[in-house]
Amino acid sequence: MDKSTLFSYYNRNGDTKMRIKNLIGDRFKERPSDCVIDSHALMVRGGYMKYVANGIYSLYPPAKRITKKIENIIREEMDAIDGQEVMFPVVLPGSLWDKSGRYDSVGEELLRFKDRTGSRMVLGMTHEEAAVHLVKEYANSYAKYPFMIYQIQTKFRDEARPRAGLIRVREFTMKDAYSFHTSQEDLEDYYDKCYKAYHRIFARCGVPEVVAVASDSGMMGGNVSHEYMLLTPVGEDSIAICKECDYRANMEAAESIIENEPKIGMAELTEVETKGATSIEEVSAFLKVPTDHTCKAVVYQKNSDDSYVVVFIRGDLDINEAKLTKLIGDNIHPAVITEDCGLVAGFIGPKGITENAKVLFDASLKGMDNLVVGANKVDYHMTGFNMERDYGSVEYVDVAKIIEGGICPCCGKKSITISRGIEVGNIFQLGTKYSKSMDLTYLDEKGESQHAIMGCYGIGVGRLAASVCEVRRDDFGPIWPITIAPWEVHLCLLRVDDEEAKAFADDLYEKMQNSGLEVIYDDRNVRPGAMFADADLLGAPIRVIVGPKNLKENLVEIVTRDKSISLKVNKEETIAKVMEIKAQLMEEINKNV
RNA sequence: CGGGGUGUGGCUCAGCUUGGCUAGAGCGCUUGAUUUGGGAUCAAGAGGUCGCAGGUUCGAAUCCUGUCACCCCGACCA
Repeated sequence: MDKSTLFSYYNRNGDTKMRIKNLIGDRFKERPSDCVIDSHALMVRGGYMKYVANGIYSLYPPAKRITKKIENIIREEMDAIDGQEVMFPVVLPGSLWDKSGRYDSVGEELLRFKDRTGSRMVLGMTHEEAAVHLVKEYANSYAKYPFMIYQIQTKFRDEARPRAGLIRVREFTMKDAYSFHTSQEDLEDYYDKCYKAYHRIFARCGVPEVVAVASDSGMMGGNVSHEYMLLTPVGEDSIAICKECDYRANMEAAESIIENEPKIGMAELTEVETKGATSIEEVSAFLKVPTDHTCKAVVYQKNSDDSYVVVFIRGDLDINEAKLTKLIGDNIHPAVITEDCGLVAGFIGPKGITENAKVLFDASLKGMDNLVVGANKVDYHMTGFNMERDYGSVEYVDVAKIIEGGICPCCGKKSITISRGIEVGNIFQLGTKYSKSMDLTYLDEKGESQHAIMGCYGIGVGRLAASVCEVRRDDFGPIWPITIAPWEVHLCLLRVDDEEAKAFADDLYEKMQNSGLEVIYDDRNVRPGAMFADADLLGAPIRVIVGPKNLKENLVEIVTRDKSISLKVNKEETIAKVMEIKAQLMEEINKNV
């Protein structure tokens, strides 16, 4: 079997018979008012999904067919790296989550409830606990390692704010995989295999541009993780990408390298009145000093005890709160500055600051001279501030947000660009976090007990489908890659009242199906405009148009949804030509795999 | 959880400020006719406790109070 046959074999959606007049779901012209991003609007207008409750949707057949195809691509690639498909429960006992400590440590995202006997239950939002539980007895000997298990199943996360249709929901289908190893090296080997398999998956789904970026490894530290990002302006994550080298990182994790301007000369520390000027913009405008020669204070409070944390940073930069949180080791929120806390809002500076607050200095202030800083006194700032001379030596920390045009931590060039992206997958080296907390051990060659080393790997199926729609569409509808399109061919019969045309189209429909093509057939008595509008919304990559006008000259029209191919062929050659175009579309996708 | 906004047929909305006939339009849906190569036209229909609950009033979609739901920005996000 050649590769294109393989695709079609694995991706067949069973019965391919479908007339559009029987297709469940309405398509309509007007954009629903609560759809903010275009892909969401198109998927609602195209009859792909229906809102049920906040962050919860039902899928109509076209969307179900797409996700089924994506799932099958994922299955093939997971199986190809020796994964074994399993199934965990959606509802899990709270006691299982006690073992990992996450019943208490995870926030309200984890939906907890009680069953009729009063037992604590949770809806699975991720399945590390279930995975360890499943293999705990089996994986008792080094000889059984390594192995990987995965499932494709519903997850529920009680997100604070679902948005953007299927991009961010509470209930969703996810592929989650868990690998088990006896050494860090073996985990890393496997992680690399998975890293590559993910790229193949996204390429096969028609979005080879998905990039892997280094991500924040969280409070555990040291562990490697990557997020797979589809770059689009509507994405929720910001990503720092180097134009010169391979460096790519989530903004949350990106190190900010600062190369301070050459010294502009020492100046005397002077107190100046800056009446009413509290923001950096106001102060720098008032004193006619560029913002990067000022020092601003950003104040937070720890969530645990509301104690104050003051971060000093160069005036033109912003704080990366993810890095700050990690550094402090506690969650924080923007401070509410009260009268009696000793902080003078708008005029906070390093010199003479209250001892009630923990003070941090970002590396952007290192070696700076002649700075404008707050005087800790209402309506006053200081100029000519020198960090070393006027405050003393301090340990600088990295809590600044990396900026557009900033310095790449990898190659050192000023080549950082900031893009937005949707996280469609992630891979994570877990280490022994769960094997230790849940006591998953095996006996090694020497008969000694060891904790298994784990990795986990996720892909959001519905989010991927919606993301593909977001980047593969025009004003009229999605342009589905042929590997995941709900149907490969959209057959339009213009003028169902023309007997000759109808007979030909009916026959063509039958024969295309017998040739293994997935066809949706529109033989409704509607005007061509309505027919084409629906075809655009359903987004089948190949469209075959049968009508009396062309048929009089023995011609049938074939166009691709993306308009790259548009031709008329002799009616007897229709199927051969469609097969040829399909092979061509497959090849375009395969060449990126 | 904080700030802003919206709830009127399946969808998009008007009406609300300044209370007053039987609550409207377009799309969609049903029936019929005429049509048919990029969301047709005409005619006749079906479909609404104006989010919900109280209140003010002779009278409430409209004013007041409460409540619920949803949307946007932010916070949160193993």
